[in-house]
Amino acid sequence: MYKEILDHVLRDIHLTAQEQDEFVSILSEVRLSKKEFLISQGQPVSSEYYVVSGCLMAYYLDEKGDRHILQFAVEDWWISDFEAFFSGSAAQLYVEALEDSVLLEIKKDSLEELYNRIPKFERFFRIKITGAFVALRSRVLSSLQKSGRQRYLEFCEAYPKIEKRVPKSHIANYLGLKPESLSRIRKAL
Amino acid sequence: MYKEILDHVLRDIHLTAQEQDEFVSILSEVRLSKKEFLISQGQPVSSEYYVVSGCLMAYYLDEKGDRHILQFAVEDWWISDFEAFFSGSAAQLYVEALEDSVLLEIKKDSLEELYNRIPKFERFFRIKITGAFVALRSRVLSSLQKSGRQRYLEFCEAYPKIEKRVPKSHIANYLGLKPESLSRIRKAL
DNA sequence: AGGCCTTCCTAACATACATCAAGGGAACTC
DNA sequence: GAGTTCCCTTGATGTATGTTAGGAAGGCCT
Repeated sequence: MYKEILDHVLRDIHLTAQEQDEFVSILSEVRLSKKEFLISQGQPVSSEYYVVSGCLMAYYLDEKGDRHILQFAVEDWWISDFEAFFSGSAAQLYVEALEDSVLLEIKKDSLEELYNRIPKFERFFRIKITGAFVALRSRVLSSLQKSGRQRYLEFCEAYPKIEKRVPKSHIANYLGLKPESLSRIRKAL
Repeated sequence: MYKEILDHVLRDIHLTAQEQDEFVSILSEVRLSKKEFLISQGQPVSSEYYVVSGCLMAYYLDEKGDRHILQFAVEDWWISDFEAFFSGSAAQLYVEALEDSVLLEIKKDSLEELYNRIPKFERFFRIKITGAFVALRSRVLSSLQKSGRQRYLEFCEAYPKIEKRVPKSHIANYLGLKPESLSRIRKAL
């Protein structure tokens, strides 16, 4: 159960066996069926989640009811409404399971305590945040300056697993395209 | 000289007079003339900068030599190549003065020491990072899902000062438009 | 003052993507 | 097993933005 997340953490920081136990002790398992919601707009967000298995998406619903997908998450990814999680505000996003999924939950309070007891984890999560920041920055660049075709090709290269698992219509949405346009782009290769 | 930045910090955290002195003591002044570079691609980035007066932009030059503006900064903003600053890698961006500018520099080492001596500053900079993260997230949404016209109107609303000070061609670039298109959009109001 | 360069605008034409409408096949449901 | 839904595709047409070309006003430098 905990092997995946420990490997994941150990890729960035070193932990003794005891520290590993302490980390694992603050995790709790969450199971979701396809179409279930992990987070809904307006709710408080007190946890972030590591994906052990399955697939989820985070999206925003605008005033017109249109959906805008911000993130997919598969095995070995983190997901939450990070803005709400960090700032303590209510969720602006929905996080919904695209497949039956198993997650590991870390509550904000436990995380703060963990930071105090094992400061290495501050470093770990700072690395994660920096990575997210960089990914967002490059997504801004590509969304502003590149064609749908280029964005799709980059997406396939960056997230080949996701491209195969998630409906094309969701990928089109993530890329800022209509499903018809993505279909035509794919047809023209 | 230090009044602006102290007001800026005190908006988010409370500091005693002594803590204020300690903070100010790690700052150093940097003056730039129009068209001078604060940061160039490939350089190490060991500082972040608070803008006391003037105006700057951060941009990326791609393989073709095309410029992609990521950020403007005027009075009371922070600027750097944050990715390089956080991760310790070489700069990927250029930061260039659009006007004669006065900045306050914080070196990374001094900042780490400051965190140790006055932990409140961790909170302050975490608030700043969260804000930057959120701003990037909403920029991804608007760049993927909104028309050039809408993006321009939102820009004018969010940054009225910048819209007046910076050449339209730079604003077009920031918005992912050609100058001709922005001109058309402005004409049609 | 003269010349140059920057900034902003205009116009004609080209293109990428959106929109609207429709249909077919695969997967799920009862 | 039939009906229903989801997902992908296709075609006709519309629109926003890119491309190319040029021109005019204002600021800056010598």
